[in-house]
Amino acid sequence: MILDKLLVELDAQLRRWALAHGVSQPPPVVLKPAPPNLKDADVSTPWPLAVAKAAKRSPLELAQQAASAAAVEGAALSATPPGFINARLDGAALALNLKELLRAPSEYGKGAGGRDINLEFVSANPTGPVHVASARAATLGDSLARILKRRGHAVRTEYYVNDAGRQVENLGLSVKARYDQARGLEAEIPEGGYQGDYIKEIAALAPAEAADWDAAAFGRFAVGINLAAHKADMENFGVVFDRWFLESELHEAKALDKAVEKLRGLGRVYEKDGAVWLGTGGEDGEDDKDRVLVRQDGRPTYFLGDIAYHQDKLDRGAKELIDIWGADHHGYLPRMKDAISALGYPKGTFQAIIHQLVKLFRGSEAVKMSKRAGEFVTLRELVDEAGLDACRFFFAMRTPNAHMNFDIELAKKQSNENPVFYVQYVHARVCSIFREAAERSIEGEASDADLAALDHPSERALLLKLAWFSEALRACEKELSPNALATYLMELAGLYHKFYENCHVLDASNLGKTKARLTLCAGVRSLIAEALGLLGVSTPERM
RNA sequence: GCCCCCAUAGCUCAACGGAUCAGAGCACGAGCCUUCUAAGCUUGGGAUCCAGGUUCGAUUCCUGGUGGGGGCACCA
Repeated sequence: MILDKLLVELDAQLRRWALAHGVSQPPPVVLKPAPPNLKDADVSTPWPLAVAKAAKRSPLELAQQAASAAAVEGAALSATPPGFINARLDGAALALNLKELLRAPSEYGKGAGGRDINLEFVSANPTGPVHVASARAATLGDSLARILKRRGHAVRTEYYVNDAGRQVENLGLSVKARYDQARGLEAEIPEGGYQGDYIKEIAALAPAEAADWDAAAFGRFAVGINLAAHKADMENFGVVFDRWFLESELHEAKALDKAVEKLRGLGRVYEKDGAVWLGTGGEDGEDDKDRVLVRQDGRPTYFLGDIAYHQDKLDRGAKELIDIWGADHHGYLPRMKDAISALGYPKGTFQAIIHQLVKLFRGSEAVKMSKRAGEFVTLRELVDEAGLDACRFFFAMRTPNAHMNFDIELAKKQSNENPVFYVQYVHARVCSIFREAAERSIEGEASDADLAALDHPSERALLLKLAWFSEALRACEKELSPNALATYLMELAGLYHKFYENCHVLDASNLGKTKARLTLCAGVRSLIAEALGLLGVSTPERM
């Protein structure tokens, strides 16, 4: 892309210039969008300010000299006080960029890639419906995966299903109790069991032969039903997983034993009080204490299962593992990092995106939620009521680190006020213009349009914004969050709406300008569709 | 007690250490539909928790407060 090339070239030139002129080891030349109020600057760097002191030079003088010495194709350089170097793209370069976008929208902004990532997220326990709290992780993971793929990386998405262990035992006991109650037997939900009405619903689905089932059989049955529901919920939310990985697969493959043996072979494991421990804490470890892998009674901990699972992901070829967790699991991060190191993998092989929890409200009242007590709002409920697009965009807009207050009532009735409609409306408006153009038999987006006609400030701002797309994607990769893309879309949409007010597109008396504007509209439409697609949001042609 | 995250406008959120308006959306006030969709545009009032420090420059980094959320298992 034109802007990518420009940034690289400008950076290289300034560095060369600095070295040639005895400016001490320059820091990286950081280029970013210039404030919109500056007439002659699209991109700028404060680099002279940073090096002026060491060079014992005036920053402004430095900026002026460097700016006049460098020359970049397609842009004009300038210097402004107190010492910025700016570049302004010329119209031809911006026009070229638009043509590049229109030539292959699905390739536009594509990066070179090179990473090989396994991205795991949601991984809710199959002991009940998917909770609305998972909406955030689902959005983050799915959108991020799409963006990383667009950046050229290999990404596999996974959902880990804990279909073994204590929780499932409790689930089985709970369902069996409800089943027995339904046929008139004395039965109690056990301590730590699940109380929700959905347990009764599952019990009611049990086949005739269930009368002879033990709790484990009910557990398997219930997991099957819940898992199918999770899959349907994720699909309903537009979230795609390449693999649903069952914990039971690990047990069948003796993967936990193998993981312990591997760690033992590496000298990372010891026995104490009849349990097997992983030496995670101390020295270069991140954790503050050692952790149990196998309990006194011989049963493995959840931690060991997780280690085996992550080992499995690596064995299947992933070079990087990224998990998305809620903040309530952040304390688990150090031991997991240590475990990956203990297995012999370099630092950075494993990382987790920790997103803060979503606090739910109904109006001003906080919603208490507990799967066990059966009080919760499901993801399905939210999506059905607030709408898929509104939900996806809303969650994508937030950085993972930000705490969120989420008013369910507001989300439901506010759907028309959700920013996503502001963006989608651009797409609908463009489509409408093209419908009208066809009606009036005006030829649209001709490849031979003379884009020099796009000289209005609103048009230029729009062209420039289109050029920043790959930078938005780059920011998403760097932050491991789709929120920069959502912000970018809001800004792009704002510029389009202004353009729409300022520049009437269809003008029979000026076909040259009409063609050029239609071409610009086509570019905006393509990019909105591509970008919203990355966020899992639809692009309606009418609203 | 220790650890992690957060604190920006009435509300929900932006702003890789940069610029002379700290941006949006919602809400509130005033305008704009005989021309391609008013889910839009124009316009007004409104904000960086407190105290220090580093820096040419701090909403951003550091230290200490204050206030909120989360976590500190041979649970998952």
